[in-house]
Amino acid sequence: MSFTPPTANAYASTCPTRLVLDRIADKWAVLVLGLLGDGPVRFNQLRRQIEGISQKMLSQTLKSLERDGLVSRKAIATVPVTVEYSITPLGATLSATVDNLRIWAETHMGQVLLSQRQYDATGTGTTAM
Amino acid sequence: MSFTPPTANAYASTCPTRLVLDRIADKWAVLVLGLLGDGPVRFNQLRRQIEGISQKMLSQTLKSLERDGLVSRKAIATVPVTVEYSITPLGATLSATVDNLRIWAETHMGQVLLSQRQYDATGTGTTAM
DNA sequence: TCCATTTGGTAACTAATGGAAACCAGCTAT
DNA sequence: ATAGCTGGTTTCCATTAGTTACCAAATGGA
Repeated sequence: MSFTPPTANAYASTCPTRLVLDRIADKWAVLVLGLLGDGPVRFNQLRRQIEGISQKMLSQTLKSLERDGLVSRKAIATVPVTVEYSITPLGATLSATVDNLRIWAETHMGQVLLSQRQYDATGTGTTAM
Repeated sequence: MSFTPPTANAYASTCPTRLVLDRIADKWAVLVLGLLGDGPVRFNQLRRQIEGISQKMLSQTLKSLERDGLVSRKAIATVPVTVEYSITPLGATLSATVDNLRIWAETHMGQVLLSQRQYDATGTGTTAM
């Protein structure tokens, strides 16, 4: 089942890996997957939790993730139509990695901001000197 | 030194983490960091290895990564000016995570493509059925 | 000598994307 | 009746990504 193509190489422009990487290396996808890792979530629930995301981007991100087989969509015929998004087994294999990315950002945010301030002031970072 | 801000939360739109995440969750940044992890590399060396990247995007990505303190730039006054890029200690802490992202894409590319084909044909993925 | 090629970029221009807001349908509560 | 919830789509504009051409300085070959 899980065939590992011998030629998969993200550095080759013709390799489809490039397209996949472009999808998953995405701010909104990382945030969405981070929330879905805890269990099924509804559309507007995601919208409220991911501050600043527009309906368009959320809808677009979820649709892409569904197409890629990372997220599954389930419409429930309740009073107002409820749509529930959950992570698929394939998506779960990616979950830990994107969580690490988000956690890295949260953890090292301060250091990055500091470096940016130094760069903007002197044109030199911490290590280059 | 390495203060971990108690309020760092990528889901808050006002948190700078969002900006940091947007930078590191980037196709080109992932590929650049992947190569720099093996040791210092020159500009055109990167350009040749990362097929399909333009000078502009490479230059822009490297500049951002340098500003963020993840990459250091060293210009050597050789015959034609050689510029060597290497990963910083801070960048090294991110390296493993972005490598995992790239490796995930390479490993699961086949499954993602399969899912895309199914979605495009039936509107349904592997798991939703 | 003169043109091609190397180095590492920048500037101009166009194609694609991101984000704000409006709009949609169906139903409910006031 | 009108404002609100559900989950979206559409439209528009600003920003960004990407392509191409060009730059300076030097070297190697014809």
